[in-house]
Amino acid sequence: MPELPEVETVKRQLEKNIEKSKVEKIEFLDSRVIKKITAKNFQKKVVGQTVKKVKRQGKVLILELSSGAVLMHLRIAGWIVVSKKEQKYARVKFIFKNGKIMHFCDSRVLGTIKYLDDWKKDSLIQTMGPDALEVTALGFENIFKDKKTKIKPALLDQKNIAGIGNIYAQEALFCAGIHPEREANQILKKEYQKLHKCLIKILKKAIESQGSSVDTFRNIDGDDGGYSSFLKVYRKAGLPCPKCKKLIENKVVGGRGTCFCSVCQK
DNA sequence: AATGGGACCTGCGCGC
DNA sequence: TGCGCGCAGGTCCCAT
Repeated sequence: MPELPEVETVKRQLEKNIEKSKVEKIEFLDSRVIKKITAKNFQKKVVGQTVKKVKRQGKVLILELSSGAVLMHLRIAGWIVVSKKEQKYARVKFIFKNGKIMHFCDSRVLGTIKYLDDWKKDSLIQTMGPDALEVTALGFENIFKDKKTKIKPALLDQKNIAGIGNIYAQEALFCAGIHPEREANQILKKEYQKLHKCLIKILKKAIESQGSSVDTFRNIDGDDGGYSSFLKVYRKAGLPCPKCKKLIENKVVGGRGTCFCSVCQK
């Protein structure tokens, strides 16, 4: 699932590829991904504008235009390809004056594209906590230490920290030896320090590897992310734990599938 | 206030 | 081989 490292990978590539490009035309193959505005109005707002800057806030990609911004969310099964070739699952095509074509692809049509005059007014961005990469160890502990919720759903809640999804929450908890159902206010300071360290380490390595490709994620050249081979527990239920060899369990926690080792994670 | 469940979607893997 | 079923997951929305 596209989470912080995957979205950051796309952001860095888009910076190099489409910054300073002028939108000449937009093609809608499936307008359901355009939210809050009709496809026609979206077109009116965006065509003729230049992409000034590409940004990321949590899992949201922001294309700042000369005036206003395009916000893209890949949700579960979205990815972006810049290529002149046709792309399977392309839902919207941005055709630039310099000949580049950005395809917003999404096999499940759950991703979203919006136009906002001011991207900071977006409801998700307004309620978002600090970016997972920017939070200090102390700040991290302070966000969670008084919460009565289970730690894993707390990590996934974008209002707490932004950018973590189901893959990296599970991986970070395994790395830190913390059970996903521990109540956040029962976790010790020392454990929070370790969890923070693990999370940052994993996110940075995943960015270096251009993300994890689970299901559909691809970078803008259409290539797989390289972090998948480093995943320790995500979707590994029934396989031996890489540390102790006990079989990895899978349990629904906070409504989401969660893999963990009951021996290594307490 | 916080939590839980359903809705949005469709490709895929499984069982028969 | 082919068919049908249900899971997967980020966010929003509603209900409790």
